[in-house]
Parts: sequence; structure tokens; C-alpha cells
Amino acid sequence: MTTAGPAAPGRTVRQWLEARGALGKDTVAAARGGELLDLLTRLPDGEGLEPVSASDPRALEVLRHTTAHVMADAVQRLFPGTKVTIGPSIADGFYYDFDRPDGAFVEEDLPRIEEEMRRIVAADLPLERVEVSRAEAEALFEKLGEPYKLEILRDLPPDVTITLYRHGEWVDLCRGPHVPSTGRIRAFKLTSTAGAYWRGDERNKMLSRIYGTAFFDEKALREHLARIEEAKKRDHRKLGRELDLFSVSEQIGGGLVLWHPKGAFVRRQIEDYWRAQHLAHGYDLLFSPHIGRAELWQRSGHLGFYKDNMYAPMEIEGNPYILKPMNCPFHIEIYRSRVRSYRELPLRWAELGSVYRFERSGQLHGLLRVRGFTQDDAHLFLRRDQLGAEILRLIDFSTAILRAFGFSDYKMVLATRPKESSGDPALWAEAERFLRQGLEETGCGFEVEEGGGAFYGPKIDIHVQDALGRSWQCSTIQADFIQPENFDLTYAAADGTLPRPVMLHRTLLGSMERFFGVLVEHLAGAFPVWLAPVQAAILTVSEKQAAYGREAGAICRARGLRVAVDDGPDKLGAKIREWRNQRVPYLAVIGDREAAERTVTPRSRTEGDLGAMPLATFVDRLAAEAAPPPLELRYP
RNA sequence: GCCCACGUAGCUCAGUCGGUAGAGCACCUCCUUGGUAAGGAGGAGGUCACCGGUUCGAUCCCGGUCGUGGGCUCCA
Repeated sequence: MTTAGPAAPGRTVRQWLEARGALGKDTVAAARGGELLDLLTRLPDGEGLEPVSASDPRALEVLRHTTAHVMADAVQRLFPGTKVTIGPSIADGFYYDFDRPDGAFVEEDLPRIEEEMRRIVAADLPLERVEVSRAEAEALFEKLGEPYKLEILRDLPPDVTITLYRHGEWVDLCRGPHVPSTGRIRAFKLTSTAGAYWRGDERNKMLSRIYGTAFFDEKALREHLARIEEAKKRDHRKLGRELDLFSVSEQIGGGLVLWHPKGAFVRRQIEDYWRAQHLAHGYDLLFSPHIGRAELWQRSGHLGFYKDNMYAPMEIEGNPYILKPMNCPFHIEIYRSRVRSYRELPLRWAELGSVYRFERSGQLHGLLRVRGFTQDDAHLFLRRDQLGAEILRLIDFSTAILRAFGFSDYKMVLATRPKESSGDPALWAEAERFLRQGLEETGCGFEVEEGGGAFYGPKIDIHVQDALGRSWQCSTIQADFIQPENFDLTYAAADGTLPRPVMLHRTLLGSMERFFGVLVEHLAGAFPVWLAPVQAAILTVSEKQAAYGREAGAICRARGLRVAVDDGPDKLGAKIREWRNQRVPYLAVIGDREAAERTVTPRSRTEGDLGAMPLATFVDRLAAEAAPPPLELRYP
């Protein structure tokens, strides 16, 4: 670096903290009003500064950012000519994107880079922060031959303070914050490589990304890597095969799911519960066809804004028909099939509707991203004065259903009016207000994505996290002020006028495919008794008890329970192992003693051996657990 | 679609510096009738993803296609 820059006024964060005696040995950064600052930043005053120690979760963000710098330094030492771009901290680690002239980095490069990084860490180089003028920064990156940094620099707003961070010889244009020195990085690992477009835009050059993670100690790193291993064991694609739940066949095509008997059974249980709850809470159920005339999609606007996700039309007697990517136009046509009265509203119409959407091959992923799927869709047609109450009920209903399946942690996002939008602004404001209120009442906390709504209305998305930490959108609740216009929907009001109804679109589970995939990972394949395809396996100690075993099985089945009887020649240990691996909730052992006394010795998946009990007692217990969970609603 | 990696038995994977293949599990048969996470023996099972090229000869080397995985943008 050539210039130290103009001396900024005030003292550094370190000095402010030191003066107050608040600087600990493990202080790696500071925070003020939700903003993270490093110890090098100069401030006119030390007001409200709190030290951030290595044990603070926020410190990891800082550490990982510094580790990204160390990695970029190592990469440029080992691979001269490689250009740096950006390298932020992310949820579980960090990445840095490079433009390497001799091609992308591969996994085999990682150990070498790690080794070089260890040298930089061992040297314990202090991080330096320098504020510079725009001209100085440009001159520097011009000299270093870093075109991407120059591009970032040019796009920075004019009033921003430009800072450089340096450790040893290596310098980067960076906002910070960073830990005080590279020696703070006690444990790190480079995890994978990937391609990534410059600025995430596929029209731009494909860069080479290296992912890594870092911690303040080895133990935390080991635990993190163990969590990733555990997540791999829960991968729904692996469990789907092992538990014989579903498959995707090359012969049939990517993203098209085959539901095997056990997976189909669980799906049907979910659907039956879903139907029962809808019928119990004011919904009517619909069916609609899989294809519809192109004009329908023209009118709905899908051919305009959703074309890229739709399959090409097929011709039927000279008319183009389209495989449906959404159910709404069909439900709207049902609404239009006759005159509607204000007395009928709200209409709540739900359908498990199968839709087909084009996804690019690289996007397909097990059950979580597919080309054909069944949405648990619903459309609500309301009078405007019903909007608020209905939104509150909908959020309540959605979260209650998710809780019934064991999901209590989800991320909720309220997406508000975008710049380009249609519809009455007062209606937008009203819908947003009720969406917000509904979210507040759940007490779960939510994010607001300003301007993130669709052009036709605001929405709430509920995301569930999978075992690998990826977030998947399941529920969505969307207000729609446009389709009623497009299709000229009306109802007869009390005063004889014909106002437009308001529409709400929503899915609770998202799609049966995605929800099932997320559920499998969430439960690690261990379905609760009410969902499990096999609720209990009756295991005979030897083939001598086969007759009693089969009789016990028949008694269970007569109570509506799903049981398997294993009276084969395997030893008991082998049977237990096999059925446990199938995640069967109860195993009931039958030997000579049980056969003589008409008992079983059950073993619960969670509690282990329960001791001998009369067969009837076991059946009662199982039957009680087989009941679907009650729905806990605030607005029943 | 793009970048990188991968594609060998139903599954998990060895292997062949170019001479058409192997293990464990699963499956089938037999022996064993065994009390809480794998009893024993035998058998069957492969166009080494597909199509071309190089070669006397390709599962292996080269090119293409398809598929899968990790990412990148959008989305249930």
C-alpha cells in the first residue's frame, strides 16, 4: 500500500474500549446499535460501544470474513494471475469468488491452499484498516491489475468511506470488519468448490468459487463437520431409497417422482389429514383438469409473466392447450360458472392440484425441486370487508398445520408492495396491515422484504429449513387484486351493485413432494405412529411362535393398525436391526413365554424395551398413538 | 442452461499403467430354531451410462450425448 490516507479523526474502537477498561483478551470486535465494527475503526466518540468476544456468535461472522481474506491471499500466492472478486461471510462459513486464467479450482487444489493459509495464520499478521480516497484506491487496484475490484469501486455510492484492509503484503478493497490478526483463526477448513456467475448474473463470466468455514477453536469446527455428516445421513434422497419411499427414474425423466407403496401411504395420510382439516374449517374441495386452452392462460396473464416456467402448448383439434403450471384459473372459472351473491362469501376452495413447471435440469433436486408436483392449493374469494379476518385465520391455520407435523421453527417473510404494482393502494395497505398483524400474533418473528411482493398483491412466505441448512419455501399466502380484474369477477352486493371480490391464494405445505422431502429430513425418516407406513413389527424369537405371531398381527389389523409380522428364520437380533433400520415405531417380540401367556414384549423406537404386557394393552397403546394430532387454532 | 466433479451388480464401493471384472450388504436355496442392532454355507446377478473415434484389442485413452451430485439466477 502506498498511502496511509488522511488521518481520520478520533480514536480507534480498540482505544475507546481500552480507555473504558472494556477490552478483554478475547475481544475480537465491537458492536454498536446492531452494527459490527472492528477494533481498527476510528470513531469520533466511544458512545454505546460494546466489546464482542470470540464466544459471541456475531464474532464468527467477522472471523470468517478475515479467513476469506487469508484464503484469497493464499490463492494469489499459489496461483499468480488469479483475480479476486468478492468474498463474504455466509451462514455457515465464507466463500471467495476468483477469476482464474487456467480454469476453475477443483477439490484437489484445496489441501494446498489450506496449507498456505496455515502459514499465513501461523505468521499472526495484524490486520490494518486504511481509509483512502477514491482516486488512491483506483490507482492501487489499477496497479495490482484487479479489474473486478475496480468495477466494484466504480459502483460504490459517492459518499461512502472507502476502506482497504491489509495483512502482510496482501490488500483488499473491503468494508470490514475483521479480527485484529490472522492468528485468531484457530480452526478452518475449505469445504467445496463451485461455479458462480460474477454478480450472480448468468450473462456474466463464470467465476470459480471456493467455500470454507472457520471457528475460534478446533472443537467447534469438529462439531460443525459432524453436523454436516449427520445432515447427509438425513438426506431425503438417501432415506427415500433406504426406506423404499420414492424414486426418480431416468427412464421417466428428471424431476418426475415415483411414489412407492410406503411413500405413497405416508403421502395419503398427510392428504387425508389435510382434507379432514379443510372440511372441518370452512373449506370446500375441488378437482380440476391438468390442461386448459391457451386463451385461459393468456387471460390470466401467465403466458406473459410465467411463460419461462411453462411447457410448450399441445394442439388439440387445432386449438393450443397448455399443461397447467397453476390451479388458479380453473378455480376462477368455477367461481364464474354462475352469479355469486355476497351471502356466499367468503368462498374457500381447496384442491390438491398437480401442476407442471419447467425447471432447468441443473435445478432439479430430489423431491425438493421437481417438474411435476401436487400443490395443496386454495383460493379464497372475499368481500373486501372480510379480508382482514380471513388473513388472520389463514396464517393461524397454516402455522397450526405445520405444527401438527412437528415444524415449530420456520422463517416467515412478509413481502410488500413492489415499485411496479397494480391495484388500489388503499387495498394494498390494508392487506399488508393484516398480513403483518397475523405474523405478529404468531409470535415467531418475521422479516420484511420491502418491495418483494408480486405485482398483483403482497404475500407471506413461510420457509422451513432442511437438514443441510437450506431453506425451502413451503407455505405462501398471497393477496391478489389483479385476477379478479382479468377475469372480471363480481358478486351481487346487498345494494344491488356488482363489486369485485378480493382473492387470496395460498398453499400450506407448498407441494406434497417438497413437504414430504422436508418432513423426511426433519424426522430423519422416523415417522410418528399416525404417519408411519408400518406402525409395529411383530417379531418371533423363532419360527415356533409363527402361529401366535400371525394371530397377534391379525388382532392388530382388526383394530386398523398397520403391522408387519416377521416370523422368518432370522435370529431376533437380526430382525430387530432390520426393522429398526426401517424406523418402525414399535417392535413387539414374541417368544415361547409370550405365546404361552398371550402377551408381547414391545420395544419402542424412542424408549427401548417396555417389558412384557398383555397383547390387548399393547394394541390399546398403539391405537391411542395412531390418532392424528389435534389442530391447535386461535381462530377456530 | 452455465462451472466443476462423478457414472462399474438393486445399494455402498474396489479394480483394470489398454488384454471384456471383484468385495460387502440386499436377493434366492440349504443348514441352524436362536430372547433384544448382522448365525453359517452355497447360488444367481454386470453391454463397466449411451454413441462415436484412436488401437490388433477400449470398462480404462480421446470426443460427443444423457444422467447424477455440489454451486450460480428464479421458484412450491
